[in-house]
Amino acid sequence: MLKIPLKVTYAIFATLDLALRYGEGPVQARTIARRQTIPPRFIEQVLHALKQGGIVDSIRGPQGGYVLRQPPAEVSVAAIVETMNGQAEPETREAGTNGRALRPPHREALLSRLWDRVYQAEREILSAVTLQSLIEQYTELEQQRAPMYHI
Amino acid sequence: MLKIPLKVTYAIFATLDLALRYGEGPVQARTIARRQTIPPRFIEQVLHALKQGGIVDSIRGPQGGYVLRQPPAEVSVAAIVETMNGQAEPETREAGTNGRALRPPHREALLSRLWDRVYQAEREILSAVTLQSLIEQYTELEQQRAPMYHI
DNA sequence: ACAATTCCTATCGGAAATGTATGAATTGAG
DNA sequence: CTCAATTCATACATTTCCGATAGGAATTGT
Repeated sequence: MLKIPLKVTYAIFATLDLALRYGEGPVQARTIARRQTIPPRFIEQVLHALKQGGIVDSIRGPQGGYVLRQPPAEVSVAAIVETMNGQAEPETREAGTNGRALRPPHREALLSRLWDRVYQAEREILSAVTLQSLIEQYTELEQQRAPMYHI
Repeated sequence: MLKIPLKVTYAIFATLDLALRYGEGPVQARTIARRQTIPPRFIEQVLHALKQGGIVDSIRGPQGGYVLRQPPAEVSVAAIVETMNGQAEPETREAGTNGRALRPPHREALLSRLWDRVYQAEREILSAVTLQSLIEQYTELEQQRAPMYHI
């Protein structure tokens, strides 16, 4: 049920990479690809989608690259996820209809409502998480395992 | 992000069909297929999966068919969804790793935690919805549009 | 002018989802 | 005890999606 396309994971890692260097000028796609171990030709598409979605800005030409459009604290994971999914609306398929009970229009509405509620809950969670907070969590994790030298 | 395989939709419609006739003896796969407009050969597989998952019971031979194993109020959508997805564990893919920031173990942990929270929220919602409550919602919807005759 | 970079679109391959086919196993009914 | 209705099991075909690659066009700093 819960699908996490690699594309989305890549997008988050890529924007995290940019977040760590926010304010230091553009970062090239190739550089991010190397650091985050993402196929270089593939990340271009991801970054392009992120640009269409207004998450990043791009600078062309030599010394060009990508930058976050807003400070890391302003970029929610929800925005990233939505951008990456919204690329191509796959039009929710309808299961056929007829028979004497559970007829067409309402039968589908029943489930649509339910999925909407789930989707809504997902959004609420992801909206509260920003690149900034992810970075903070990350450094916390790092510190938890780092010490223990002086034993 | 939110993936709703047709299989799952079919499973819910099929069990709803059984729920509407709970206590009236077995219903044949073919009958459900006709009423719910699901490919007959395909619904067999869905019902079989539902049986493996303990959602329905099957009776073989003439006058055989399928019945809900528990009353509709006891069957949650979460149980159905989980049964239909649990068929084949798709093994969570790992995005590659390295680079000087955001290193392997923690980088992935960061997202795992997040997806887990979303997944948890999804489960809570779907656990609270039963076939019984879906049927009630359905009849409500029907009544809302039914009247208006005597204008 | 040149080279570095993003931009765009097409295509490929494999995996998953959807659907079909076929026959075996089970069992109630005449 | 045979027969027909039905589920069971598995294999196969088809389509759709996703990850990834490829080639070249457009842009721009030096």
